[in-house]
Amino acid sequence: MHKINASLQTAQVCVTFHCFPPFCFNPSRFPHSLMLGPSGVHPTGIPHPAIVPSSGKQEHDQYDRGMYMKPQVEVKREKEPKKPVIKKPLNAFMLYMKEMRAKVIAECTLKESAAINQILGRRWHALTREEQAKYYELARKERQLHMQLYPTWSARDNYVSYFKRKYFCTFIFFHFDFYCFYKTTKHLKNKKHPLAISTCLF
DNA sequence: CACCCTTTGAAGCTC
DNA sequence: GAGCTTCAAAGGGTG
Repeated sequence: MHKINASLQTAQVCVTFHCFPPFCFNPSRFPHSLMLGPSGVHPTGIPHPAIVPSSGKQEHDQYDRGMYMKPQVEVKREKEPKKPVIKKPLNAFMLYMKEMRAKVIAECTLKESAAINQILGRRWHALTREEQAKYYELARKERQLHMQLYPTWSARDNYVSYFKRKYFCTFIFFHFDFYCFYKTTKHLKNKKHPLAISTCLF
Protein backbone atom coordinates (compact mmCIF):
# COMPACT_ATOMS: atom_id res chain seq x y z
CA MET A 1 0.00 0.00 0.00
CA HIS A 2 2.54 2.57 1.02
CA LYS A 3 6.20 2.83 1.78
CA ILE A 4 7.92 5.29 4.06
CA ASN A 5 11.69 5.39 4.32
CA ALA A 6 13.15 7.67 6.92
CA SER A 7 16.86 7.68 7.52
CA LEU A 8 17.59 9.92 10.45
CA GLN A 9 21.19 8.78 10.56
CA THR A 10 21.94 10.41 7.26
CA ALA A 11 19.41 13.14 7.80
CA GLN A 12 17.99 12.27 4.46
CA VAL A 13 14.30 11.57 4.37
CA CYS A 14 12.46 10.03 1.51
CA VAL A 15 8.78 9.44 1.34
CA THR A 16 7.09 7.51 -1.39
CA PHE A 17 3.41 6.85 -1.45
CA HIS A 18 2.18 4.33 -3.93
CA CYS A 19 -1.39 4.56 -2.81
CA PHE A 20 -1.69 8.25 -3.64
CA PRO A 21 0.00 8.78 -6.98
CA PRO A 22 -1.09 12.42 -7.22
CA PHE A 23 0.72 13.10 -3.97
CA CYS A 24 3.89 11.20 -4.79
CA PHE A 25 6.78 13.21 -3.55
CA ASN A 26 9.64 13.81 -5.89
CA PRO A 27 12.28 16.51 -5.58
CA SER A 28 12.39 16.83 -9.31
CA ARG A 29 8.86 18.16 -9.29
CA PHE A 30 10.07 21.38 -7.83
CA PRO A 31 10.80 23.86 -10.56
CA HIS A 32 14.33 24.33 -11.76
CA SER A 33 15.34 27.75 -12.80
CA LEU A 34 17.46 26.55 -15.66
CA MET A 35 16.79 23.62 -17.90
CA LEU A 36 18.65 22.57 -20.97
CA GLY A 37 17.22 21.57 -24.27
CA PRO A 38 16.59 17.98 -25.24
CA SER A 39 19.93 17.78 -26.95
CA GLY A 40 21.67 18.44 -23.66
CA VAL A 41 23.59 21.30 -25.16
CA HIS A 42 23.87 24.42 -23.14
CA PRO A 43 22.51 27.57 -24.78
CA THR A 44 26.02 28.93 -24.87
CA GLY A 45 27.04 26.03 -27.07
CA ILE A 46 29.99 25.33 -24.82
CA PRO A 47 30.49 21.65 -24.10
CA HIS A 48 30.46 20.93 -20.40
CA PRO A 49 29.88 18.17 -17.86
CA ALA A 50 26.52 19.64 -17.17
CA ILE A 51 25.46 18.76 -20.64
CA VAL A 52 24.21 15.24 -21.13
CA PRO A 53 21.43 13.80 -23.25
CA SER A 54 18.21 13.76 -21.35
CA SER A 55 17.60 10.09 -22.03
CA GLY A 56 19.51 7.06 -20.90
CA LYS A 57 21.70 6.44 -17.92
CA GLN A 58 24.43 8.77 -16.90
CA GLU A 59 27.73 7.76 -18.37
CA HIS A 60 31.04 8.17 -16.64
CA ASP A 61 34.11 8.39 -18.77
CA GLN A 62 37.60 9.46 -17.89
CA TYR A 63 36.79 13.13 -17.79
CA ASP A 64 33.07 13.03 -17.67
CA ARG A 65 32.09 16.42 -18.89
CA GLY A 66 28.48 15.35 -18.73
CA MET A 67 28.48 14.76 -15.02
CA TYR A 68 26.47 17.82 -14.14
CA MET A 69 23.46 16.69 -16.06
CA LYS A 70 21.14 14.17 -14.54
CA PRO A 71 18.21 12.81 -16.50
CA GLN A 72 15.08 13.02 -14.42
CA VAL A 73 14.34 9.34 -14.42
CA GLU A 74 12.30 9.78 -11.27
CA VAL A 75 9.46 11.36 -13.14
CA LYS A 76 7.48 8.67 -14.84
CA ARG A 77 5.19 10.37 -17.22
CA GLU A 78 4.60 9.12 -20.68
CA LYS A 79 4.73 11.44 -23.64
CA GLU A 80 6.62 13.97 -21.53
CA PRO A 81 10.29 14.42 -22.43
CA LYS A 82 12.60 13.82 -19.49
CA LYS A 83 14.15 17.14 -18.62
CA PRO A 84 17.78 17.08 -17.55
CA VAL A 85 18.86 18.63 -14.30
CA ILE A 86 21.97 20.70 -13.84
CA LYS A 87 23.92 19.07 -11.07
CA LYS A 88 26.13 20.59 -8.43
CA PRO A 89 29.79 20.94 -9.30
CA LEU A 90 31.93 18.35 -7.56
CA ASN A 91 33.82 19.36 -4.46
CA ALA A 92 37.44 18.48 -3.79
CA PHE A 93 36.68 15.19 -2.08
CA MET A 94 34.25 14.13 -4.79
CA LEU A 95 36.91 14.80 -7.42
CA TYR A 96 39.37 12.79 -5.37
CA MET A 97 36.90 9.92 -5.10
CA LYS A 98 36.24 9.98 -8.81
CA GLU A 99 39.93 9.72 -9.52
CA MET A 100 40.88 7.14 -6.89
CA ARG A 101 37.83 4.88 -6.88
CA ALA A 102 39.10 2.53 -9.58
CA LYS A 103 42.43 2.21 -7.81
CA VAL A 104 40.80 1.30 -4.49
CA ILE A 105 38.50 -1.19 -6.18
CA ALA A 106 41.50 -2.85 -7.82
CA GLU A 107 43.47 -2.92 -4.57
CA CYS A 108 40.74 -4.04 -2.24
CA THR A 109 38.61 -6.06 -4.68
CA LEU A 110 35.64 -4.30 -3.20
CA LYS A 111 32.64 -3.18 -5.17
CA GLU A 112 30.34 -1.78 -2.53
CA SER A 113 30.54 1.97 -2.75
CA ALA A 114 29.78 2.56 0.91
CA ALA A 115 32.85 0.56 1.91
CA ILE A 116 34.99 2.11 -0.80
CA ASN A 117 33.97 5.58 0.26
CA GLN A 118 34.97 4.82 3.84
CA ILE A 119 38.43 3.85 2.61
CA LEU A 120 38.62 6.93 0.42
CA GLY A 121 37.58 9.09 3.35
CA ARG A 122 40.43 7.72 5.46
CA ARG A 123 42.90 8.13 2.58
CA TRP A 124 41.71 11.69 2.07
CA HIS A 125 42.61 12.52 5.64
CA ALA A 126 45.98 10.83 5.17
CA LEU A 127 46.83 13.14 2.28
CA THR A 128 49.20 16.01 2.85
CA ARG A 129 47.98 19.61 2.61
CA GLU A 130 49.74 19.91 -0.72
CA GLU A 131 48.10 16.81 -2.11
CA GLN A 132 44.69 17.97 -0.97
CA ALA A 133 45.36 21.45 -2.35
CA LYS A 134 45.49 19.97 -5.85
CA TYR A 135 41.89 18.80 -5.52
CA TYR A 136 40.71 21.99 -3.83
CA GLU A 137 42.11 23.91 -6.77
CA LEU A 138 40.44 21.55 -9.24
CA ALA A 139 37.15 21.98 -7.40
CA ARG A 140 37.54 25.75 -7.46
CA LYS A 141 38.03 25.65 -11.23
CA GLU A 142 35.03 23.38 -11.62
CA ARG A 143 32.88 25.83 -9.66
CA GLN A 144 34.14 28.71 -11.77
CA LEU A 145 33.41 26.89 -15.00
CA HIS A 146 30.02 25.85 -13.72
CA MET A 147 29.23 29.43 -12.79
CA GLN A 148 30.26 30.63 -16.25
CA LEU A 149 28.14 28.06 -18.03
CA TYR A 150 25.13 28.36 -15.77
CA PRO A 151 25.13 31.85 -14.30
CA THR A 152 21.53 31.60 -13.17
CA TRP A 153 21.89 28.14 -11.66
CA SER A 154 21.69 27.79 -7.93
CA ALA A 155 22.21 24.76 -5.70
CA ARG A 156 18.72 25.43 -4.45
CA ASP A 157 17.43 24.30 -7.84
CA ASN A 158 18.12 20.72 -6.74
CA TYR A 159 17.47 21.39 -3.09
CA VAL A 160 14.41 20.04 -1.34
CA SER A 161 14.14 21.74 1.99
CA TYR A 162 13.32 20.03 5.23
CA PHE A 163 10.30 22.27 5.48
CA LYS A 164 8.98 21.04 2.15
CA ARG A 165 9.50 17.42 3.19
CA LYS A 166 7.89 18.00 6.57
CA TYR A 167 5.01 19.89 5.06
CA PHE A 168 4.52 17.17 2.49
CA CYS A 169 4.66 14.41 5.12
CA THR A 170 2.01 16.21 7.12
CA PHE A 171 -0.05 16.49 3.99
CA ILE A 172 0.17 12.84 2.95
CA PHE A 173 -0.24 11.54 6.48
CA PHE A 174 -3.37 13.58 6.79
CA HIS A 175 -4.70 12.04 3.62
CA PHE A 176 -3.52 8.57 4.60
CA ASP A 177 -5.21 8.88 7.97
CA PHE A 178 -8.33 10.08 6.31
CA TYR A 179 -8.17 7.07 4.00
CA CYS A 180 -7.64 4.64 6.88
CA PHE A 181 -10.35 6.30 8.88
CA TYR A 182 -12.72 5.97 5.98
CA LYS A 183 -11.83 2.32 5.35
CA THR A 184 -12.14 1.47 9.04
CA THR A 185 -15.34 3.25 9.73
CA LYS A 186 -16.93 1.55 6.81
CA HIS A 187 -16.93 -1.54 8.98
CA LEU A 188 -16.61 -0.09 12.45
CA LYS A 189 -18.79 2.90 12.71
CA ASN A 190 -18.12 5.34 15.55
CA LYS A 191 -14.57 3.91 16.08
CA LYS A 192 -11.76 6.20 15.15
CA HIS A 193 -8.73 4.57 13.55
CA PRO A 194 -5.64 4.91 15.80
CA LEU A 195 -3.52 6.00 12.85
CA ALA A 196 -5.43 9.25 12.76
CA ILE A 197 -3.51 10.34 15.84
CA SER A 198 -0.32 10.61 13.82
CA THR A 199 -1.67 13.70 12.12
CA CYS A 200 -1.47 15.54 15.42
CA LEU A 201 2.17 14.64 15.86
CA PHE A 202 3.33 16.93 13.09
C1' DC B 1 13.18 -0.51 -9.47
C1' DA B 2 13.79 3.15 -6.18
C1' DC B 3 16.20 3.92 -2.23
C1' DC B 4 20.01 3.04 1.34
C1' DC B 5 24.66 3.19 2.61
C1' DT B 6 29.04 5.89 3.14
C1' DT B 7 32.36 9.67 2.62
C1' DT B 8 33.66 15.26 2.49
C1' DG B 9 32.74 19.82 1.14
C1' DA B 10 29.83 23.52 -0.74
C1' DA B 11 25.81 25.78 -0.43
C1' DG B 12 21.13 26.39 1.11
C1' DC B 13 17.99 26.82 4.96
C1' DT B 14 16.36 27.99 9.71
C1' DC B 15 16.47 30.46 13.80
C1' DG C 1 26.29 34.00 12.01
C1' DA C 2 25.94 29.37 14.00
C1' DG C 3 24.21 25.05 13.27
C1' DC C 4 21.68 21.93 10.63
C1' DT C 5 20.29 19.91 6.01
C1' DT C 6 20.83 18.66 1.27
C1' DC C 7 23.31 17.06 -2.62
C1' DA C 8 27.02 16.02 -5.45
C1' DA C 9 29.51 10.18 -7.08
C1' DA C 10 29.34 5.24 -6.93
C1' DG C 11 27.33 0.59 -7.18
C1' DG C 12 26.12 -3.47 -4.36
C1' DG C 13 22.45 -4.50 -1.15
C1' DT C 14 17.61 -4.40 0.07
C1' DG C 15 12.55 -4.50 0.23
